[in-house]
Amino acid sequence: MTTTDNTKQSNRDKKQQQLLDAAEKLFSQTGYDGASMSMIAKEASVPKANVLYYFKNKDSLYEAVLDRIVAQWNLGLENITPDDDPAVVLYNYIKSKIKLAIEQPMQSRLFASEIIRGAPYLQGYLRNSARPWIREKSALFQAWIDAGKMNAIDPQHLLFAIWSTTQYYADFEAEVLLVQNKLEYENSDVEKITQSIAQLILTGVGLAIPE
Amino acid sequence: MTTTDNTKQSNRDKKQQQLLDAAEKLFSQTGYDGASMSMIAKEASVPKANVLYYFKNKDSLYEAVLDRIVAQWNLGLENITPDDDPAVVLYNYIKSKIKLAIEQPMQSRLFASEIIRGAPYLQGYLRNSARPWIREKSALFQAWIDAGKMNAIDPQHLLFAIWSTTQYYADFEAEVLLVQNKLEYENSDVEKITQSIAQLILTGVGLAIPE
DNA sequence: AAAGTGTTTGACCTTTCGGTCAATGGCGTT
DNA sequence: AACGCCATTGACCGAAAGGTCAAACACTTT
Repeated sequence: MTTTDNTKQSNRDKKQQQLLDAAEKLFSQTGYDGASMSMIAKEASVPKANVLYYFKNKDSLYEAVLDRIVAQWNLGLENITPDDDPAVVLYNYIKSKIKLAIEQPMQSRLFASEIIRGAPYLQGYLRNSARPWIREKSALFQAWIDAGKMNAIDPQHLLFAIWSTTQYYADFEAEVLLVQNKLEYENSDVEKITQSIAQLILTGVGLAIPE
Repeated sequence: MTTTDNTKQSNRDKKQQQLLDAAEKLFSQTGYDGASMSMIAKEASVPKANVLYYFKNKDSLYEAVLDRIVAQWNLGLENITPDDDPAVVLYNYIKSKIKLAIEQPMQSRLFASEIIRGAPYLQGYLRNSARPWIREKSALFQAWIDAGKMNAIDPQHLLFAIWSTTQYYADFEAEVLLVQNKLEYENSDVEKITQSIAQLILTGVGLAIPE
């Protein structure tokens, strides 16, 4: 088409992204029911009716926020084969998860709220994306175990353990910071957390922390 | 006092507990904002005005629910000394936490929702109860480490790891069950989860799973 | 029987919710 | 200048929210 069409399209996209930003922030702070359309509009500095022009109702806005998170949230561990070194792979995975949890806690918290509520909007994602992914990576872990590269453990529970320990620092940030009497995480915290978790998980399956 | 007074008091208490049961269920399902007073009243099979006779407003009802959870939720690890065997202590602790997560998931989920929202009602508890408890237990762990009874690790992160891995099966029950294509946990799951987590944590700090 | 005390409840209040709609505005095309 | 098309927005709607209140009720105590 013409250039004007493209500009219009990108303007529309840009505005939609801004609305999604505001919605993501508020949904993650107070949950689906706690965040009102007028609060979201206020956060985005537009009238409420304008939000409803871009998203036909609250449900579809919430769904769009979740869809964006899930799309960005590449589950990781791509292009890994049984020939790779499990210690290196798991260490890097844990490291990236911790980094994500501390730098993008809102996504993790919104995801958690949604699952706690019984995942009404994420059933499709869990069934069609997460489940096959988990099955695939479980097979990878099992191959490592069968090859004697790491100790036997249920691969699914190993994945759950990695997710839970890393996401904890996003979802329970308020608790962790309050207990440690801090206002926010420091760079040194990221390092310390990574080391502690990597030690537990890796040593836990008989691997040494790489390098 | 007289017997009638005690009966009245216990009637009042009993009714209050029933209302707290209903409130706990709904708050844990849909969060503070998602659960309405009329839904809670309906769940308890009483008119809404009756709920507000026992709890002066929604806030105080929510607070009472949290207070009851926190009171029941003994943090565990009581009466442990540096002379005890860390492997036995940690194993039993993990085992009891898993049991609790699977048998009483609502409490864990409500607690999690509250922390995700920034713990507006639990700041006092975290500051005055959880923090001293964590400091005390951290010292205990450190004593074990100093005595060469277990590998060096940051005791606080060890505690966070135990909490996160165990509570995950309550808070993310919907995800775990959906991924495993189950409707509910079975007895064998409790055993398997306990073994997997105990293996990671205990081996992770250089301990063997007891007996 | 009357008075007193705590409990129950329907009716009602204000505010806010999600959502609709018609009027207005901006802007390129003819 | 007139048209068409999407974007913007204030006014408005019914429903549901949290909360109040006074009348009725149950049950002792006198």
